[in-house]
Amino acid sequence: MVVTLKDVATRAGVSTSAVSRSFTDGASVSEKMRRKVEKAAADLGYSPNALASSLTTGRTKLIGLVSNNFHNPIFLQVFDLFTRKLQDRGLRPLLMNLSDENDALTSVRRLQQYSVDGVVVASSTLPPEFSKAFRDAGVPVVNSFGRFSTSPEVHVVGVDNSECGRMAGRELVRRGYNSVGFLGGPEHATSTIDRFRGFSQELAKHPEVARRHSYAGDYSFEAGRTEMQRIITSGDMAEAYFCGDDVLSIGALSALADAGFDVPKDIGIIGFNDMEMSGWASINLTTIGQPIEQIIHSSVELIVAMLDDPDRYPEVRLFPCKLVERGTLRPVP
Amino acid sequence: MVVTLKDVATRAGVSTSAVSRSFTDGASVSEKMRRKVEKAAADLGYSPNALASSLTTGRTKLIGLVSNNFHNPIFLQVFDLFTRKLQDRGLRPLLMNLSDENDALTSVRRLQQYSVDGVVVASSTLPPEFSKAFRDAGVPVVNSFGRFSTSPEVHVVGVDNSECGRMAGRELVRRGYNSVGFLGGPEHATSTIDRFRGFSQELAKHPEVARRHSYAGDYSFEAGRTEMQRIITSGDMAEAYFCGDDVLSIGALSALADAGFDVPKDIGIIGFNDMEMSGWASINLTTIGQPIEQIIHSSVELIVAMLDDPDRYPEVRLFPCKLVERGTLRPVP
DNA sequence: TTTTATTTTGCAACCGGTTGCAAAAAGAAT
DNA sequence: ATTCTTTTTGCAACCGGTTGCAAAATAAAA
Repeated sequence: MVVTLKDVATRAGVSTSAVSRSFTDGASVSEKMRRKVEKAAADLGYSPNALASSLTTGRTKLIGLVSNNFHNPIFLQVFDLFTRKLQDRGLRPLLMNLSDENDALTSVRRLQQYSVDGVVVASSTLPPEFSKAFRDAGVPVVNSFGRFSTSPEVHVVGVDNSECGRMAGRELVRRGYNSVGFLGGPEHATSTIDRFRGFSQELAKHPEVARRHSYAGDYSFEAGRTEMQRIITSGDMAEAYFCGDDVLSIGALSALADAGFDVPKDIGIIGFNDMEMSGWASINLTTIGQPIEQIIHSSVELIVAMLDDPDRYPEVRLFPCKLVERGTLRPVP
Repeated sequence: MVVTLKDVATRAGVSTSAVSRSFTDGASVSEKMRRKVEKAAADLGYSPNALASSLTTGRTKLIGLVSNNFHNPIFLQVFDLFTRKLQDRGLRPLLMNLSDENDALTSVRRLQQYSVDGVVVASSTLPPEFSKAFRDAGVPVVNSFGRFSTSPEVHVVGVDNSECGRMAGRELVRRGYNSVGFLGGPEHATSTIDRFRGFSQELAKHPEVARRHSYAGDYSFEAGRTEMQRIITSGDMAEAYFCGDDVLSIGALSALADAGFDVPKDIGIIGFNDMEMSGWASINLTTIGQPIEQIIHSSVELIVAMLDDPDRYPEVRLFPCKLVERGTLRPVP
């Protein structure tokens, strides 16, 4: 049977409060008492029931980790980092997969049933309304990899996707391409929209450079490959493409290779995310990386801070993305 | 403030038991009462506290999902499937990352504090002792992707890794290779050991075929690439290699390409896992796939069954792996 | 209508802890 | 030794629900 506080109290011959206090640091207990209780607890193999205590303390140390990116390899790293950093602070992630869920309210309900202390929404494709639904329910929330706004309603930690778009545009111009294309991910994802906006803004400064854009249905190898095949077939190709995600880039590279194009001699490709395999020798993709570890570290810090101050004024934390030069763009002329 | 059962009871002018029963199906409540309560609950926006009820029912509907495979892309799919299938059954996964944890006991404690109803250990590299620790603690556990044994002490769902090794060996022989190699993952992982054993057994039937083996430090692109580079440099190459994981295979392919080898003309490669990118046109790896979806489906079914019958007799559920023929082995002579 | 069987409801104890408060114990000051 | 502080301890109520049991209400049978 499972050992309870009461069992320990009986065994140690003390009150239940004494046992409870012995397990709460900062509580008023004498050394002697604590030792006695710890002895009894050890004998019995007692460990306190976090859920029962949450009833009175109002803290479960449970953090909802909600995402819908279960296909982009980069998110394996995201989950790895989140789980570790939460664990390090004594918090436990309660995972919620929104891949086939579209109703924010039921998600909120589900997590509220478990009285999570806070929620991290880790997604670049979920609409901002999702995070807001948690906030409206009074649950501390931070939106990692989300869209930032100058008048944020919820905490956002991530990168400035427009700036990333500008960076990509700037780099393609610098390399002297005369026509460039944007090969985006899901057309209505805020990340796609923002990256495209920045990219366009930058190119607007260089009217001599021709530009075009199109979208892949989702962030996947197949989608990137299919869309690039379509572009090739259409005959209307740019000299270089900025792809909305590395996995799209890799798909595009595959289509190009099949069609006999040499990258970077014939066509240039720049990706986004700097996922692990982009660095693999056989891929060697030039891309724009976001500082995932910092973003996650900061997100966890923020959610932890919110546990103590749930009404903390909404804040946006942006990290710079950086260009990772590899081999899929031609050299600067 | 958060709405409680009591608030609903007051509002509806009934007892708390009535409210509780209205939210429990199968409980004795009249239609009229249920409607009245539901009305009040809806007005107040009440949703029951799963943790509080767990105190009396002894059920949290929390399932610990423990793993240490946060680097193999295949596990993103594993997490995706687990979370969805658990959610479908009204269960919530509590994630536990064992990457930098080696003590089984503390892991058990951690999850016990949250009174998880059961635990799924999803790993091909964690030692079987881990799962046993949960069982010893009286927590229902199933070990997915684990090592099976003919006298299992815990439930195991996965594939017969020896058989997979045999299958690889058989295929290489069938293709007429005269010398073959095993390029394994972590030397002490049970999955590596078993695959190698099967591979060797099969080749023992064909003494005319020369064989050798070596190990990559871990399941990663870099490790596979490095090991294949070492093999190339050593000059002692086999005609074909069975790699312990696709990610190793892809690393090996990269090393071979760099060294100017043509696959499959000069060298054959067969992988293991059939991860998504193995099917990508630019990789096109012949490999052995395990039926991940079935394994996970079955694991979830099993853990659910154990909730009702915790002492269910330990069972091993093995699924056949199957050869996925693509382009990295030469044709059958 | 009365009696009996069945269903519905509320009371109160309980799940495993925490915590305010006052009593008891220990320590310091006189 | 006595009084005053400070620390330690236990009592009992409470957190948000569930549930066995008996009373109340309803339905069925006589």
